[in-house]
Amino acid sequence: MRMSLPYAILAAITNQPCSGYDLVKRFNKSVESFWSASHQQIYKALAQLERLEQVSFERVEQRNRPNKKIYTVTEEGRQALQSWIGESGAIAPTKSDLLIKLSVGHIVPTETLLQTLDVYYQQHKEKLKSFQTVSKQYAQVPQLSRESQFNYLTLRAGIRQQLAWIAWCEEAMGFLGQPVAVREPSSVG
Amino acid sequence: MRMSLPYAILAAITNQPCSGYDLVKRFNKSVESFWSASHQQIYKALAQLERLEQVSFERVEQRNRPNKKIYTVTEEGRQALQSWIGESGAIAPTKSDLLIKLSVGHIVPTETLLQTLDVYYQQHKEKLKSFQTVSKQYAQVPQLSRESQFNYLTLRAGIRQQLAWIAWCEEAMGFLGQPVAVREPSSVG
DNA sequence: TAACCCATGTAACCTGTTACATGATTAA
DNA sequence: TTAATCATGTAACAGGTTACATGGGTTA
Repeated sequence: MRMSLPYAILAAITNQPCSGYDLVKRFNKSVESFWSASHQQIYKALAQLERLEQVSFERVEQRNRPNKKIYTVTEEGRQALQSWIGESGAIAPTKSDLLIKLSVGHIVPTETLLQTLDVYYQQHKEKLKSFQTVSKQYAQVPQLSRESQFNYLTLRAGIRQQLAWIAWCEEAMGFLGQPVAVREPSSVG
Repeated sequence: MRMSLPYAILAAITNQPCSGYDLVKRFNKSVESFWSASHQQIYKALAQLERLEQVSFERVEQRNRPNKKIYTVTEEGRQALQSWIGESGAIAPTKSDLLIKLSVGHIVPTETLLQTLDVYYQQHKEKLKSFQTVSKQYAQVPQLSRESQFNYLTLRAGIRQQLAWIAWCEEAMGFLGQPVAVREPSSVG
């Protein structure tokens, strides 16, 4: 098991036991996650983790709703997660369709590029906003638990990433607006 | 065809016609690329692009070396690429195994986390260095062609991303070194 | 003489996406 | 009554990784 999804699930359930359905939401709709997966993938991975006895579940009966399975991490799962944290992998190679588009920006009208760029720009700004909203909630707590402090740290990473993208979009849009000779700005070069 | 790999190939070949073997190097070993793929994937995608008549190749005989196929983009391929650039997609959800690890940092010794973090930190610093090396070469040219200006822009994105990661790693290492109450720094919050 | 570079592929496998499937409750 | 939420899955397919395959030339 080399892939990250099972570990992402173990980590999520370690912080808060929940159902597969809840995991889908935490992975795809919430800000506090740095992995994503479809519900099909998640149910499949949960079934496999259960076969490996790294998670176990308790069936919870509900009124007016389908029953659900609440998963928790077993001792074996916890150990697997711990040893994975100790392993150090290679950083993921950057994969960005936006940058591919920009790399051949000269084959389309500037207006087209600006429009495409703006859509990405707006999305990054929104993502930043939601990161910052949660971040501020953390910052208001006078003494965070060690667990919360780690969650806060991952949020900080998300914020920095979005800020980097936003600043770059602005640089790119400025460049497209007034195409002059490119020079190395002292602050980032 | 929705995925980015074929477009990444079209873009690369648009900027510089080359063989599949060369593409592998440009995708995986060079700094000027924002996509990656194995040679198996690339040869497969090239064959498919050829079937779609978006690329064509010329067999080049070589002395003392295997022959090679030099691919170029057809008019049809160029049009496909152009219309793809005009499409605006959703930004990719952040997927980071390092952040998953940090999110459950409390279940391992701080020393383990620091070691893991440092490996990522060093890699980001090296990547930044190579980006900056190429970036400086661009900056020395007094009047870049429009094509080169776009390449330069993508490099700038790479630099900003790496700087963001590096700054965050330093923040995280500082936090792990001296675990105190977390507060919102004014510069990034 | 061993390892690496050039150059191109096939095959098996695993991961991830899209489509299909069910069925009750609740809000517009 | 239409759509959305809750809740869990199966199946087909596309994308990506790993292993296997070939073979000459160059460098240590």
